Amino acid sequence: MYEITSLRQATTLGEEVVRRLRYLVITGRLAPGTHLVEDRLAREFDISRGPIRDALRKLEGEGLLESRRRGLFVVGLDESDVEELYTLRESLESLALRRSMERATPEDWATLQGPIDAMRDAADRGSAEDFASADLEFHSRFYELSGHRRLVSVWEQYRPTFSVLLSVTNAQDADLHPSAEAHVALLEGVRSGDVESTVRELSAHLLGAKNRMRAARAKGAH
Amino acid sequence: MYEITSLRQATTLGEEVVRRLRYLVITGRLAPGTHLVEDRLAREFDISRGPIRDALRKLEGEGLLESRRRGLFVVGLDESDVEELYTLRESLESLALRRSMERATPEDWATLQGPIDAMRDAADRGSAEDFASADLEFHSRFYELSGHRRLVSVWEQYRPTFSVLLSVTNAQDADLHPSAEAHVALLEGVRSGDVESTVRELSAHLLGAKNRMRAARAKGAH
DNA sequence: GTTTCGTTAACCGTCGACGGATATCGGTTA
DNA sequence: TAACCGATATCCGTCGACGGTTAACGAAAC
Repeated sequence: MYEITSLRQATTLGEEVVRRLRYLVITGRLAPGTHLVEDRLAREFDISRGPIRDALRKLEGEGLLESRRRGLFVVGLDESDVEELYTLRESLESLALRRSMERATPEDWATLQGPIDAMRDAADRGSAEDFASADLEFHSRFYELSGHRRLVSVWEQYRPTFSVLLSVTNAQDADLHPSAEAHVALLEGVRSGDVESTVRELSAHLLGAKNRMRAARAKGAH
Repeated sequence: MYEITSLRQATTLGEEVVRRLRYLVITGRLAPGTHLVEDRLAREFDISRGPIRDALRKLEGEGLLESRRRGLFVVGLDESDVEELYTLRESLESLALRRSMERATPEDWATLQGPIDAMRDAADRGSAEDFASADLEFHSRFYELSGHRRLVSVWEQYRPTFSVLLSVTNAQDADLHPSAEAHVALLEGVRSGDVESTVRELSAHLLGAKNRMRAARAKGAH
């Protein structure tokens, strides 16, 4: 049904199970509608049900699993889910950007250069996964700098989904450099201090990302 | 330290513990910074650690507890938290309102009349708790009608906090009728079909709610 | 063929216990 | 007095098991 290898060392077994299942669900290797049974998963991962329970609860919170009558079921990610993820994110990140532009100092913004360099480097090497990582790291700074704990919390809830999603779809892009440069433009906007204009730029940025993802997914094996 | 009575019948023990602790944390009976130890809680509630663990994880997700080095600690709700809760909500609910105005039918909007009647009734009786309940039920419809699963999910994550918070602060308001009528105005806006104007009205509505809450909390015992 | 009902199996909520990791505290040393 | 360090207690991650509840299945009745 799906491959179970070995559980790499993780802070906790549950966390590792979360990572595994998350990947399987988002990539569709675990078909939507699949019934996940605690007992069976425990046997397959060869651990007890405790950590499995923790993992399933977490994934439910991430919207990847759905609790129905008995047990949890896999919720696949189709086009409407991509739509949901990006509209929600646009809403959250706009608020984060507004707040961070009110609070952050030039030194704070300087920390965004690291992820940009990492993106360029990943683009040079053609590493889709590293690019996705740096990309999300860049955007995460907005949340951190917003000084809004709950905003950070909600973002972190969905960030792993974007991470897997981006890693997969980026792999189809021939050249990731344009995307890296788009972030440079975003950083310039932030530094200009023009909030409204930069928020619009962010919206456009995310709209573009959404469309690229839709295109990639329409073409890819789904 | 805090009173433990008996665990009323609930769908699950963990859920009941969640309700209890949530109330204690939000009302401040459980002081910010308090270290919650699984073993001790299990003994106090006279149940095993399993359901306690579930409860603590859930409350952490709601932002009421914070995971530090060892175990979970109570995060109090101060003025900045009220600020956070309402700014986040404004962001989410604006999106929900926009989407629901694009999708919902007149019959859908008709279902908002029930909560309004309930608010008026609760205002007549002076029941702060029932008013809060109907109030949130009214707003929840926006999320449901938005057809956006993740938006609903995030809202449901914070709704219980608003529920307790409103119940407590509403109890200080002499007359709840004005608040009920504000919702009527909101419903009229929705029916008018003018999205931008109604979104602005919602923002003003929530801003007013936030300020009333701040005033009530500044005056109340905190 | 369809519905009703009873039996069986599946599945989750809950429990109690173990062991390792970590903070705490007392004692020793510089 | 202050810093280091080791013994101790605390606390959480994990385990395996039990029992009640609910879904699934098949048999009996219409």
